[in-house]
Amino acid sequence: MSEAKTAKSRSKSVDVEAADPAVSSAPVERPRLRDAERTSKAILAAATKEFAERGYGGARVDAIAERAKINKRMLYHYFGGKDALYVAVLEGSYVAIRSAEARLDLSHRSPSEGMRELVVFTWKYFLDHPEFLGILSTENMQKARFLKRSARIFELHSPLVAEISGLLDRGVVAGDFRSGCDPVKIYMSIAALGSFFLTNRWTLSTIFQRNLSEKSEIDAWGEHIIEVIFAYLRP
Amino acid sequence: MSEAKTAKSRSKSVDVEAADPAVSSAPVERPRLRDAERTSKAILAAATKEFAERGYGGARVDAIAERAKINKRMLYHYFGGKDALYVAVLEGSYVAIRSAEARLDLSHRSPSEGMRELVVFTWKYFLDHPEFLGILSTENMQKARFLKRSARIFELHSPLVAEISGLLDRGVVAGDFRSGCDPVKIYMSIAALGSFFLTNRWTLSTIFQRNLSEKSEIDAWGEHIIEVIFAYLRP
DNA sequence: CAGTCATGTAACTATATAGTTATTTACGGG
DNA sequence: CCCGTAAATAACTATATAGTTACATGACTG
Repeated sequence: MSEAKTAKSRSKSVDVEAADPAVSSAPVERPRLRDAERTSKAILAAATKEFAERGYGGARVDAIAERAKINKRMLYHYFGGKDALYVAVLEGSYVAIRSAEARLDLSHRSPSEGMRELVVFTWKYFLDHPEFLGILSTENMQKARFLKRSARIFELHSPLVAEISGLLDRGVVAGDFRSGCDPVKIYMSIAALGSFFLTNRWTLSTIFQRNLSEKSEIDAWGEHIIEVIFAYLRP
Repeated sequence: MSEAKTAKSRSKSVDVEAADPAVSSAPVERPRLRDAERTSKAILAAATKEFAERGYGGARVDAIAERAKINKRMLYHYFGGKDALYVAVLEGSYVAIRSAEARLDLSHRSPSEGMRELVVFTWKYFLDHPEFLGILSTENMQKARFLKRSARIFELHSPLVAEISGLLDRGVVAGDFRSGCDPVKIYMSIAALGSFFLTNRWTLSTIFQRNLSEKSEIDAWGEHIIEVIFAYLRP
């Protein structure tokens, strides 16, 4: 009923407007009303934030639609539903960090420089992409039940392990690193030190009464990670 | 509600049980039907699990009531609401770990032994109390907004820092540790390595195709933490 | 230049969810 | 032994929330 009214009044106003542009404007790059890519990207970005901040269960579909400034129906149109959207966010997050990492090219540096580069990159990436850590956090809270669905996740990570492995081998030959280190353990240690500080800094700041979000504290912790990793690798 | 059936069978079984202790035992700890302490403890335990597993936003009050096998009304009676219950869970979690820690008495050991003891304790505590890490995770996702409300949290932690500080000083004097280490950084490193492995093992297992929940992997990581910390402390 | 379909909107539905109200029941002091 | 009260229950309410339906429209293609 109310729709009939709306429809009518709308088609009327359109008739009126139809005359307008013909008179007033040229075909300039007006922001396109209908843009599938823009819309779906906006949804994904908004969903990433919402899921990272509130977790899977705490995230609200309506809140995502509002953040993206799109109609909720579009979210279902492009992604199917909350679950599928979450999976898209999850995969997108891993693809993003692994792509950035792949641009590092550690093999053209000395082992020590390469390792430092990897640590610094990881630390900076975590720092600049808080939503990545948030997504990991909520995904792990659910024991990775959604990540397991994703087939192409493993192949995304083998290059990383190979890269670190090469770095370690070269470091042993050069006498910079001790032998027998597990590349996965090394990566996990780097990630652990970086991730824990950033994700837990809110409770840590409270319990130790020390503002860990200050730049000086953040910089100091970045240095600390390097020291710890190099101490561990020292022959 | 579907609980009607349960309730009926419950009051029956309690009637039966009520006779039992009278015959068998002194007027001690028979399972009282109306037991404020038991009920509120059951609620707190159930809430801890629910919040740890699903996060603050994902936790459901009805689910907590069901887990605790109590009527939802009791939850409001004892705790006031979801928020207040969550705060109780949060405080309880910190009190529990700090109390256990306080029983360590590190000062009667050699610095190296004391440090090893602290690392092993922390690792084991995290391992045995997964809900603690879950609570921290969801609390940090909310930037510690509830923890900040808790006044008595800081004083709970200063003894820990003092204890580590003493350990480090003695270690420097004994020539076991290098000087200039920050006790808070040391503790955070221990916690980081332990916490990250356990909370993130689900996604890590998936991306590295390696079952990190296996005992051998868990034990190996425990050893790894010790190695990393001692490498860092080495003069 | 008309028809078609991807893009978009508003309003709706069924269920879930936090919190309440009205009421009953067991415990223990007098 | 009985009565006031704390402990417990069931049934309810208002709102939030995931997901849908019905319809509109702009842009592109044949």
